[in-house]
Amino acid sequence: MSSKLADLSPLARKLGAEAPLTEAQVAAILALPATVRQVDAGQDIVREGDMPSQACLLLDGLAARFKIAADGARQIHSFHISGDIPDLQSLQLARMDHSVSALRPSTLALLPHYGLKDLIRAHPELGYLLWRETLIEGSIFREWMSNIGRRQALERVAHVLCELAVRFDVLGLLYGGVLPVRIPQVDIGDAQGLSVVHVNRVMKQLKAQRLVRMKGPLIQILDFKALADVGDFDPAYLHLHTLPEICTQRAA
Amino acid sequence: MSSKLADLSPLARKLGAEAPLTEAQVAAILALPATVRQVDAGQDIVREGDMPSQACLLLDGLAARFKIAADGARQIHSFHISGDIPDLQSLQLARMDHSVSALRPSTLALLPHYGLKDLIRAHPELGYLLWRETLIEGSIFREWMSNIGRRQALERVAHVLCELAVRFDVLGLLYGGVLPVRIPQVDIGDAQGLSVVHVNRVMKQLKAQRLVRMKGPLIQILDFKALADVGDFDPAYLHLHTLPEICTQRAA
DNA sequence: CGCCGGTTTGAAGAATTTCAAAGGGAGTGG
DNA sequence: CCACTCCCTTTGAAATTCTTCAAACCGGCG
Repeated sequence: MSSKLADLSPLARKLGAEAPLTEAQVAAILALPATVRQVDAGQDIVREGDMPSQACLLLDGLAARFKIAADGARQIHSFHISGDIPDLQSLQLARMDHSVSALRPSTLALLPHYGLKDLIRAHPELGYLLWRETLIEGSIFREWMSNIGRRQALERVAHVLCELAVRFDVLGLLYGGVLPVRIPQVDIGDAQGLSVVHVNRVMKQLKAQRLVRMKGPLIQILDFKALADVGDFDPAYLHLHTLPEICTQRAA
Repeated sequence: MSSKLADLSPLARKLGAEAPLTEAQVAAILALPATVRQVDAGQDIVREGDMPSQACLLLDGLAARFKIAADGARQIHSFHISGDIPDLQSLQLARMDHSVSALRPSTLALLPHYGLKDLIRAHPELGYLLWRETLIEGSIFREWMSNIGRRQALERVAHVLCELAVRFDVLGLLYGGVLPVRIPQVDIGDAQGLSVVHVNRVMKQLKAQRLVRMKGPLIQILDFKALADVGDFDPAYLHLHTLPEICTQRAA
């Protein structure tokens, strides 16, 4: 399923977060050639080894980048939500060194490379901003490395929940601390180098400590500050211009 | 100790690895304003929280990016050798989200941001190439995440040794499989989320299997292919244009 | 109603850490 | 040139965290 009517405003919003874009810049972004596509949960978007001629902007849903190790274990490198371009690097690195797939049903805008290249040529400043986004991703990778390599399971899970909460809050999608998309515990495990079983036990602890609870299939963060404390979470690595509400408020 | 006579050719070499640079581009790189500085082993180069006005190009030695977790544990995010600019991101992200320090005595060229910015403005193509380098770094971060999160200690250590061997070989600094710089086991551990003790036990195994041995204080790789096999190492993530010798030859 | 994906639980086992201490070896200073 | 010292490496034993295996449970949906 695909169409030509893609609303690329999530991208414009993201690039304009640091400093307002000019009207011409916004117009140029919104006019990018794009194709909308729906994908199911579990469906691959790009695979390791592919040489894509387009990048995918996530409009809605949840996607992840990941790699499968020799023994079949999956390592998720990052979660992606509205406004993210998980495979933007394909613009420069021809061959994909990892895969991207949808963790939940998602909506994508496929952006042909030529359109992005033209955009950058015409508006070098936007090229800078795209570069900047990839640098922030790099910062998140590093933080995850610290998480996985040097923190205990409880801290890791708390940390990643904090990150997701902040990122959703930036988009204005966090109401009452509820992460607005279902995130299976296997995926949290694959992201933090843990088994599902252990993620589950850790979630149990976080629930017992009244830091989080389930709201149907969704996770609700009850006490962000305490959770951030447990998870050694400091949002500096997200390089946000202004911190969202949840970072500044007290327990719910 | 510092001077104005910096030989920036390692940077030109690196940026020209994918496709030859024009003479003008090379000249512009070599003419960048720069200050040379020597640092001792263990000395910090940039600290988390700093807002640098220059980036550091490593000319010689060994440096690492890292972060200290709440309990004091250090996670090394990457190793850096000649030609690398570990804090290039500071050009875009004002506040350092991690630290950089020298693991061994090293020589740096400090490159003021304004010089780099002028360079990019004058030669947008070089800006692209710098962006590309940061993307490759990101790829390495992801691979390390997979390593730390989903591989066992033996595999992790084998993997990181392979990576170092390849990267040194690309620079023409690998003779007979000997990594040309001393790398303390603590640092390998901090890089791969392991204790020194365990790194040591794992090295013992690798030595017993005749995959590596010590050449004085230096590590010598005896059988790259077998080591790569143990470490589930595939150099694709380094995005090299041409693979160095060690990737293609058989056991030493 | 019964299936299905995902969650939860228990028990046993494995990998790795921690603690504590001894053992090199490479470079320095006498 | 030798001895000393400072790092760094190496080793053993006990403790922990997390994984694996196996099975039960749960809630929503066709």
